[in-house]
Amino acid sequence: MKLTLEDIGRLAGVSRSTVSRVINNQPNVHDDVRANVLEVIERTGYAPNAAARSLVSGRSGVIGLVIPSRVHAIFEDPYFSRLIQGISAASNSSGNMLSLFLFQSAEEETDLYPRVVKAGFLDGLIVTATRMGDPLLASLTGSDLPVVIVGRPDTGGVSYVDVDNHDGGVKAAVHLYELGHRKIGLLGAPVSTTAGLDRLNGFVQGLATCGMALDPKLRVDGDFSESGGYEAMQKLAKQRPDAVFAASDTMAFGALRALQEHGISVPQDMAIVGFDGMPASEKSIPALTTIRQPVAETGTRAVQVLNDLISGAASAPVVEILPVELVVRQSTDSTAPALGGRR
Amino acid sequence: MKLTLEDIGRLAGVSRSTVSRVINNQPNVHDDVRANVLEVIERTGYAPNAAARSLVSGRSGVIGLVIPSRVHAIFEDPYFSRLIQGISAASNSSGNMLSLFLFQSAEEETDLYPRVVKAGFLDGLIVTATRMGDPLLASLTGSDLPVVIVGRPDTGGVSYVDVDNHDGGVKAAVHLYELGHRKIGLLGAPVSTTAGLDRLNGFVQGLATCGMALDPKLRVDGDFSESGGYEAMQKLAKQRPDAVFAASDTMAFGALRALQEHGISVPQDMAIVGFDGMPASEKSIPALTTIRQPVAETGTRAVQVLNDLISGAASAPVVEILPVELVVRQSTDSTAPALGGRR
DNA sequence: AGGATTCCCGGGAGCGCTCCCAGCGAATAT
DNA sequence: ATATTCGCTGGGAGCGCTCCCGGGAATCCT
Repeated sequence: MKLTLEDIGRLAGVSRSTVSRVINNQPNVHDDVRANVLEVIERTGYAPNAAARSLVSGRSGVIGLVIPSRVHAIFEDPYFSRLIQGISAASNSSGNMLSLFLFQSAEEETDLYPRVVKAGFLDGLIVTATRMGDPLLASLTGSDLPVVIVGRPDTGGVSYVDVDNHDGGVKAAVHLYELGHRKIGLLGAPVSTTAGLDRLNGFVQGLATCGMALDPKLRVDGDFSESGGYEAMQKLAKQRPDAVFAASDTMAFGALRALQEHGISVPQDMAIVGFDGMPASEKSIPALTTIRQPVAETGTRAVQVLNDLISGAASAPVVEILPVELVVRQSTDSTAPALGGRR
Repeated sequence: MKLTLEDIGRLAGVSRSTVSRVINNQPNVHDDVRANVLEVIERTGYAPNAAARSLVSGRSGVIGLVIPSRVHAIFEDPYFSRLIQGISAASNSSGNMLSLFLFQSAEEETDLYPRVVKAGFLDGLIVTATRMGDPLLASLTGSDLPVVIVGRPDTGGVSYVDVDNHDGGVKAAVHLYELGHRKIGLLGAPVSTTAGLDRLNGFVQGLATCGMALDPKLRVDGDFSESGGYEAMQKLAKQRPDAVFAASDTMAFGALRALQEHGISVPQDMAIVGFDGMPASEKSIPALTTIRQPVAETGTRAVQVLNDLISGAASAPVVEILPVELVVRQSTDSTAPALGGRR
């Protein structure tokens, strides 16, 4: 019961070629004939064979999404959920299929290139969460496969889509300064990630434009996790800053937990700004002021850029930086009723 | 710079066919020749073209994972993260590629069948989180594509892998009974899901074996979410049960929050058993007694069953039920120091 | 009116692979 | 000694599709 172009042609009284033209929406087919062929296709439920099509066209209609090994602990991070949803939605609507590559080990990772890429299985690749000096990235950029990185990579020459982490840092610093805070601390993200680095640099620059500098004693770095934020704030709290920029919402939640245990009220005793704009940030107590990044849109844009690269509409390194937005909530609103701190 | 079998053959001084035999590990190739061919392949970095291979063999080496539209709100549920990881790991190690289908709308869903399945793009399909009476499921079982459902579907004749939700309900009931509780309530999962139904039925049966019945007034259903658990417990708390089985950890967390607000201590005033065994369940305060289900293993088994179905090693409806396990922690340990309740 | 153009349509070629069969030399059986 | 088998190898056929080219009919031009 496997239908081919030839079968459809026979049923419609035309040739293989004409059916092909109809399917691919090509011109030079008489309207009556086109309608008839379409009717037969509809009636028989015919769908062209993907392998045959891909063999001759050189296109598979599949894009890959790579999430490297080390991310597994973080995989429950809502960030990835939203990112995957954005990417999935965009590839669905652009007629692509999405192949997911989660790697448990470095071997699986080095396996990717020959088994998948060289086999011509993919039209393009989106890579997330690259480390600094990621070897996968190097092997990928050497090939002629279109690749888009989500997040700024530490090497040039490759296309990427990122949010404006630097500007987010600036915005956080300026916001805290404008609220009157002068002893402003940083609960940093790992500087082994470009996101962590950019947020740090932006924050420092933001302070600088306000005529301030970041006191090294007021900076403790975490690892993006809730417990990392908790532990970092344990140390930071001793210095008693009157405001802190936590470079991720999740770390901010950990920080809030630590502050609660210390009996330090937010925002009365200390103002907190997070980064991410996670849904949970508006439900925390107090609701978290944060730098919202458009995660799903980042995924969407990555797919669009990749499609441009594949179709040849764009070439070589395309860079796209999406804006972030300051969302002010209770955690930096000192006029708010005292909801924070001990409950 | 695209290499073909013929190229490799020329370089190795043999024919296309011999190279093919070497690549596919077939017999009847002289050892010297085999070694030589292998050397050429290694040196040139040749990888056989996936499309051509799939065209003639009828196999794509790709399995699909479908997550229907309605799940999006729940997608951040750690359950799906762990499931996806299990499925991904198993398909990686079985030499398959994984294609992810997240649907935002019903249209995308109905689109799946023609565009992907009939195109022969997939060797098999894993479907999660089916609803009762899911139309997708019906259209899929009608085809000859191997399909495995994760979670018990409401129709027969289809292969599935599930955890023993029923036994989990029994274990929860018996555990609470054995601790001496006699006014035992249920914070149920939606009975529009087979998981919710099975947990309910198991719970009722577990009580029955202890000579008890579930008082309808002591049963309130939630929707798997934290806030659903919170609201359900608001109602349930008025009846003052001395023990409650929450049919998911997430709901149990919501319930704990509600109880905390009411000043009801866990486990002193009320014992709580959850269901899932999420990582967060050991970090909650108090640590949650729960029915642990092997989520990643469920995914792994689904892939294995699917591969058996694809290879023909198994046929038609294969059913696999994985055991669950009671994990006792503070939330049902009345001898524990009073950590629960108001902090 | 006759030739050039345009619009449709059909069939050959070939994408890179696997499968099948024929051939060939060497080893074994009769 | 010839007949039979077996291990190994090469090449033809064909998977279902797209692309290209050529032919026939309808339309256009001067």
